[in-house]
Amino acid sequence: MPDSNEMLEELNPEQRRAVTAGDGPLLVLAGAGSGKTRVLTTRIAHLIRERGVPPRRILAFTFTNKAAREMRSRVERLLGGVAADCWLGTFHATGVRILRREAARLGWDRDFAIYDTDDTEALLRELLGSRTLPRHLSPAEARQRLSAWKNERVTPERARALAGDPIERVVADLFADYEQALRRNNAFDFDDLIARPVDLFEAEPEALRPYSERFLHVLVDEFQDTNAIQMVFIEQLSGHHGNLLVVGDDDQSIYGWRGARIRNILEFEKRFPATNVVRLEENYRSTAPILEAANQLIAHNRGRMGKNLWTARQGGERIRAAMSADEEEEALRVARLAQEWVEKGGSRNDIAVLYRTNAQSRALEDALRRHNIPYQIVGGTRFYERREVRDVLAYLKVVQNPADSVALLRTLNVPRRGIGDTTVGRLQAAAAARGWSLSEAVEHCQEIEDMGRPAARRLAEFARFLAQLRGLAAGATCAGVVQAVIETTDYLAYLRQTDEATFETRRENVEELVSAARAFAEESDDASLRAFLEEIALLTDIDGMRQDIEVVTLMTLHSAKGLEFPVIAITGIEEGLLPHASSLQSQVDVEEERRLFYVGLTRARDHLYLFTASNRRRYGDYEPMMQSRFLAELPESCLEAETVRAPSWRSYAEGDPDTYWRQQGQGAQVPRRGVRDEDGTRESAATYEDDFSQEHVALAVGMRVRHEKYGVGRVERLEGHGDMMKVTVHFERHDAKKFVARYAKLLPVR
DNA sequence: CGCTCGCCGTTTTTT
DNA sequence: ACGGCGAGCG
Repeated sequence: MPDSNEMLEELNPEQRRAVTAGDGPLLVLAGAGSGKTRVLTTRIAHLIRERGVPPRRILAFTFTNKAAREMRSRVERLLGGVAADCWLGTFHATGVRILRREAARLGWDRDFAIYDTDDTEALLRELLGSRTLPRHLSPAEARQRLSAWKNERVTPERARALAGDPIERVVADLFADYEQALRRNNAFDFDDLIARPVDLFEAEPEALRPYSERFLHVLVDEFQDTNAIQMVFIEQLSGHHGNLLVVGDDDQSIYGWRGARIRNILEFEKRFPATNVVRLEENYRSTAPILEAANQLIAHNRGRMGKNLWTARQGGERIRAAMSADEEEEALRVARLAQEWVEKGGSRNDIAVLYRTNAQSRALEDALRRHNIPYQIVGGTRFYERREVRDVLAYLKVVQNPADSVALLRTLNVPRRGIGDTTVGRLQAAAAARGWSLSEAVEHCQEIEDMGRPAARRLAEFARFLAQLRGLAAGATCAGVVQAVIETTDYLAYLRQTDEATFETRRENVEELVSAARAFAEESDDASLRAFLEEIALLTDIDGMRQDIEVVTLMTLHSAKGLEFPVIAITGIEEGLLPHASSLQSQVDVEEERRLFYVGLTRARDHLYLFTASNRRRYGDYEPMMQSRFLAELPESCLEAETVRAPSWRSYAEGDPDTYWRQQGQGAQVPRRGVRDEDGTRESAATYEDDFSQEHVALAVGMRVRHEKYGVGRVERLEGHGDMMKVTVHFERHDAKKFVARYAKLLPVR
């Protein structure tokens, strides 16, 4: 363990100033790679050791559990075991911790459930089912709207007044019902985990006092991503002693779509006039070219606090940029680069491949798999979102919290036990009419008049089954209950019977759930089912990331925030993807996309690779893509373009899209030739071209052609030239279809 | 009640 | 390309 002086000597003067600052509000503007985690952990250690603050009187917020764990272990390295007493966790985990203590005060039972996005949407589906809607309203849309309101502290009454269009009015009407339903189900949604404590603290100041008096110091990481309600939460908890340290970087604010308010950081000094400000601008992570590129890029944003990162590091190679014809070739290049890195003695752990949307991972996965390069995906379809896993979890939830109608509905007929929609409808109607919960309706099924004999018998059997399961669960650990559910429902037999083809994978997932429960029961000091369910509910994507295995990591740019790798590859740097199409309507949103790219660039320590493709599959069809405007914003001196001359970006920057397009088309053809594997077999991109290229098939209007899937048809229309040529074919057995000619796999028919 | 087929929306990011 | 879901049939 280092002594205090050693601890401080390792810091630069600005970092030291932040660590040793006195009481009161403190704003640390910490650029990427400037050592903010070190500042936070050393500050906590300093408070405890030098200032005599008891660990239990320190509260620190992070955005992910992973960040919390890392912070805890680093404080422990500085101080030893006392760090365990700090309150250190995500906003949501801290909210839960408070809710467990205060649930009764709010009218919830201590065994409350936490609803994730899927649960919430299932509940909304239940509620929407009984309403007539003006137009199509999806549960997802309703959830987003409600979530936005809750995060802005808008009440159901206020929502009614605010609602503009008819859809919004329907959702506003639904709001109060939804809140009641959560209460009936003894559940909180994600937003509630913060909103309910905040509301409670506001309504009953004496409920807040034990907390605000307890926490002598409150610290917040990633402050630029806090939203309105989190800001209130922070103010409530730090209000009594006023010792609030926030660390953030306005240039890395990427959660505006989730209600994050960048003005929390921009206006912090206005809100707390006595604020001490520390700026950390020395970067300890990246090479000079990477940093220079990042600086130039972000300079295009307005409304920044402004800072210039610098590094003492000398040298460093240029950023490499490569353009591919399509996403397959792009993925192939990524696989190659990983392979070469490993051949040169590098570790796969050094490499992260980043993208804007989860859907982009597919082509990358295929290429990595073909090259036998092990990889892990952070996020995407998460383990706990898989159908088979959720089925088992639903049983666990019902056992834990009988009031949970969402979980109960899921279990009623899985595995099939002859309880169909009609029966469920009658149950719901009876529950509504008599003020029962759904599980009470199941238990009283004999008393429901219009319930048929066979249905009532099956329901009674199901109720007995649940009771038996609860009895079994009473003395067991979470692992025991998981095991019991799988065995007593004969769930694996059900899986095999529903879909033979996917059975193996699904069985493995179920078994992984068993292992997860076992591991939790062994490692956690509370092995209860409740603790396990809570852990799962609060897990984040990034928490599942492993560093103990030798793999390349694939993830979204959002997930990459806060991480660093020696080698970073960013793929799909194209208009419509980055910046994403949904952001193009507003300047503000494009700036957030630029920050997202900035976050990506600044993850790299030594090597940075940028990839674009001129065609990309979207919704199954190839679409031509343009290089991102952001590429043109990087200084040429930092770049080395492999397949395309930098001037094509320049021409785009100068607003000459036609030139740009022509160059793109040409650039894209060059690298496709001679793309081969080590053993000489051709990669799919090349094979594809040789077998199906339209270069040798001179398409003409009126020509008869055959398509692999759609059969025979007639060419109706040709648009564009070369790579970009599109062909419309009217098929005999289908409607007209439009293809990028190059990829259409059309063969002439005589 | 359960199964199959075809249509529809989906891909923005996540606690 | 793919999964979810409603309609229609056995």
